[in-house]
Amino acid sequence: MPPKSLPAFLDQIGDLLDMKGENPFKVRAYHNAARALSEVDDLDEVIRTGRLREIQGIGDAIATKLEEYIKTGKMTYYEELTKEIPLSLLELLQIPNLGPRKIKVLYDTLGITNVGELEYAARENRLASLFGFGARTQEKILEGIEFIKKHKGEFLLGDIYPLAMKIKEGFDKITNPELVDVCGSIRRRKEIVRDIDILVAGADSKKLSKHFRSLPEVEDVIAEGDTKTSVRLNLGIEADLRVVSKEAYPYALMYFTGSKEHNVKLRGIAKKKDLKLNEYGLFTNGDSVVLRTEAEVYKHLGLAYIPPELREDIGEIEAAQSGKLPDLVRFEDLKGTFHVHTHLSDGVDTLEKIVEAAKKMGLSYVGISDHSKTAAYAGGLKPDTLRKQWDEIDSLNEKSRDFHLFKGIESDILPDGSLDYDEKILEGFDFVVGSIHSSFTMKRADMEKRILKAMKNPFMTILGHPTGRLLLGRDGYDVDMKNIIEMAAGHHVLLELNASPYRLDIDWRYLKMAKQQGVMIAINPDAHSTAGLSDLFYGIGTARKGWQERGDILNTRTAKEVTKIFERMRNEKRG
DNA sequence: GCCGTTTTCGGCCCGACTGTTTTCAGTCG
Repeated sequence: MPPKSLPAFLDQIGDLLDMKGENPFKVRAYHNAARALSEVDDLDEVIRTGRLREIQGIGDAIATKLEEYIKTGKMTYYEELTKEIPLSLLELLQIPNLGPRKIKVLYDTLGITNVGELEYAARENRLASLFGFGARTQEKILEGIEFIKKHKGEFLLGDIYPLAMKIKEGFDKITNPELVDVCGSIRRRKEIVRDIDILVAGADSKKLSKHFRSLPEVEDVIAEGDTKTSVRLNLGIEADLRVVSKEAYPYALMYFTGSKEHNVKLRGIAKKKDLKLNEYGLFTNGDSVVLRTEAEVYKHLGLAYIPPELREDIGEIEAAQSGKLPDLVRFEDLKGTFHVHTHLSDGVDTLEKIVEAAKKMGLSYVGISDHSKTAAYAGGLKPDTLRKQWDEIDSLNEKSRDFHLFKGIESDILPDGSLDYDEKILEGFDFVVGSIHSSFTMKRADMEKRILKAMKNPFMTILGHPTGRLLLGRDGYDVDMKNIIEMAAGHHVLLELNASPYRLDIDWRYLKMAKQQGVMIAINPDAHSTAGLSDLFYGIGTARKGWQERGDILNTRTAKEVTKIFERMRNEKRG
């Protein structure tokens, strides 16, 4: 069975071709085509109107195959390919240090088609004698299998970021902090990361790598050279240290921040200008061009500075060429936030504590939203308790001029799409976050109907965690985000960017689409304690990754402006 | 397999490190 989405389908074909030993440029062509497809906003429309070939990266050959698949549900090429190369080989690509060439050898000589067979063969010592293999390779494959079994090689940004910063701070103490950075997917604020990349500029690479090797978190040293050291940390994640000269630092910073695809395109641009770009510099006929910052390097290539979060090669380079890069929202732009739980439902802190913590973060308002009555498992609020909370909020608001509490609720969206209180109570809220907490397994059409009905409710303000996913834990419920965004646009509902690093939901890949549709985003911590408020940091990272500007975000507005927006929304919905 | 303001053919990003090799292929980012 081919995978659900067309881009994933093409990626899979690329991987299969790679393992078959095909021309690497052909392999890349499939991966490029997959990326190109995933960047198309309205793929259905492009397919319907037969304009696949107009997409840069899709030519006749791939377009014809896709059209066959769209029309018939089958792709002859894919079926033939999977007869030659079993699909189960794809899972072997997840194992560190095992790539397509070696997998092909394993398949051709030992008939190995999956991780189980590979582990067995390695334990039986049957890999060491294969061509290009040896005892150490066999050992590394076994370690790699252990590793993916334990972690699948993936970690939450929220789990890894603090550790990465701690490592950076350790280097700050022994060298110039300006020349130490955490790069890679962490700097790009990907929600899931696979390793930690640390870049340091310094002359004494021996001393720097020794410091790195000796960190208390290091369990194993995996590789060690003059400029690069790789270790495994106790959380199970791999960390790489690269040491470069001060002169090379900006180039290395760009290089190790990636993404790979972004870098590839940059080098292509350099090459067209008769320049060579690598992690050590920018060269013209072997002479290096002396530049001091990333921004200068971009400028020299004819580009505006591209913030790290955008470097995924999804249009940012073209935007930088034409001066159309967004002015990304910053943490300092946040004036308040919504979706905060108190001790009355499943949170731990009181209103006073929350106000105090929010003020410390520089916020001037918070929207309180405990769980609604159906959420008994989370201490959902009965109307009586609600009224007491409202009184308390009123009196706190009277006392404080420089801080405002908004009255809200995280209302369950019940299976039939209704909200969890009657109109009399709903009227009393400043805002309502509608969330799905039950009946996750509804069919797509039913789930979308359920959400649509909730959105039509005149009191619903924000759709909470739009897919309900838990990163590395649970897939979201079955909805087409494109439809959800259109529904939100049509019914004057905001979408939440749930800032919890376990969720980061709505996904940044859809934020651009929301922006185009004019759907405003609320960056909410879904905090259950005052400490949870700091998750806004991850929310901002994700918002930036999704090209969001200050004007796209509800909580960059002042409390007064927010009040007006809520009033206007209610009127629009009723009108 | 894709692409073209040098090109419809001949390119397609580049370097570090490891392990298996006797000079380099594979993997990774």
